[in-house]
Amino acid sequence: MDLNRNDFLKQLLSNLQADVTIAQLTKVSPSWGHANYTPDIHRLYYILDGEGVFQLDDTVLEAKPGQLYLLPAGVKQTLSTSAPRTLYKYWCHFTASIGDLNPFQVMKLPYRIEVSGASSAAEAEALFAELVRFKRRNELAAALKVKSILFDLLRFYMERAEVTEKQTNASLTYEKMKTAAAYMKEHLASELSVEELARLFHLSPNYFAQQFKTMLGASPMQYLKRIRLAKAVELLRATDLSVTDVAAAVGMELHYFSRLFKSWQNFSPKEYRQLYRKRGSAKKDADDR
DNA sequence: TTCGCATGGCTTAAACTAAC
DNA sequence: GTTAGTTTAAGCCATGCGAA
Repeated sequence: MDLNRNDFLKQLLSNLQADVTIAQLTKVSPSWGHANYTPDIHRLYYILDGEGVFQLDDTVLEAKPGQLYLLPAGVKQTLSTSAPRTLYKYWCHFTASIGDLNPFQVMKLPYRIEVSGASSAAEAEALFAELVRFKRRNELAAALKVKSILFDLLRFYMERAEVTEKQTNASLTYEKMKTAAAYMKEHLASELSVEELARLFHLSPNYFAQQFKTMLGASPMQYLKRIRLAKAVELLRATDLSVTDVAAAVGMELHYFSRLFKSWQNFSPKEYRQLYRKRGSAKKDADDR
């Protein structure tokens, strides 16, 4: 019944909202630094040259070229550069949230990764260079590009870091939410209510619904509807069950299912199946030829 | 004519949000 | 966490359409 940890983190990440507030390439002055500073914004630093010392909570790190730092908001930081070899770095400030949550309070990521290998270094540098370039531009589309580069940088970081769940109060609550999500998947055909789910996890219905939405980006009933429709699509594609039986298999009344399906896909369940099969046989004909 | 399916209107119970 | 007001989802019924 337990949802795979990796799957759950992926689900959380799909609800990640993030945006860059500033991005630059800078050689800092010898006096640069912050002492016992707790920022309310996340930062990425990619060190190209120079040296420095970064302290995050109780962790002291020597900053050197080829290192990529993720400095999360809400963590006490003391940063300094080592004159005369002051830091030359790409950097950006960004916001990130999953509902009301700070994603770096849920995921445990190292504060630093070593960008080893020429191709990785080139990729990191190219991403930052693009980020700086597009951040300066005024076109509407540039804002989307900036966002996409930030996601790319986070992807780059995560691919090279070991990501685990952090055991915080927030994660204890989402342990419950993830179990609830798994329970819903297993009981699609049953009548499920928020009240019943909340009772299973010893929470009040409203509090449960709030927390569920924070963790998964959708209310319990929206989430249930989503997984029911996904299952229905699977059954329409893979089986010859009647639309009535498909509706029953995902715990819905036929007329409601039919209406909901059409508002979601713009096709009725029957039309959807016909189109899917038509497309499938057309592809097969093309392959045979 | 029957069956399977789709859709619209109305009602009500359940869920959500904001304020505390 | 709780409460109160608001919004939305879901159920019910009637009806229409196309295929067999």
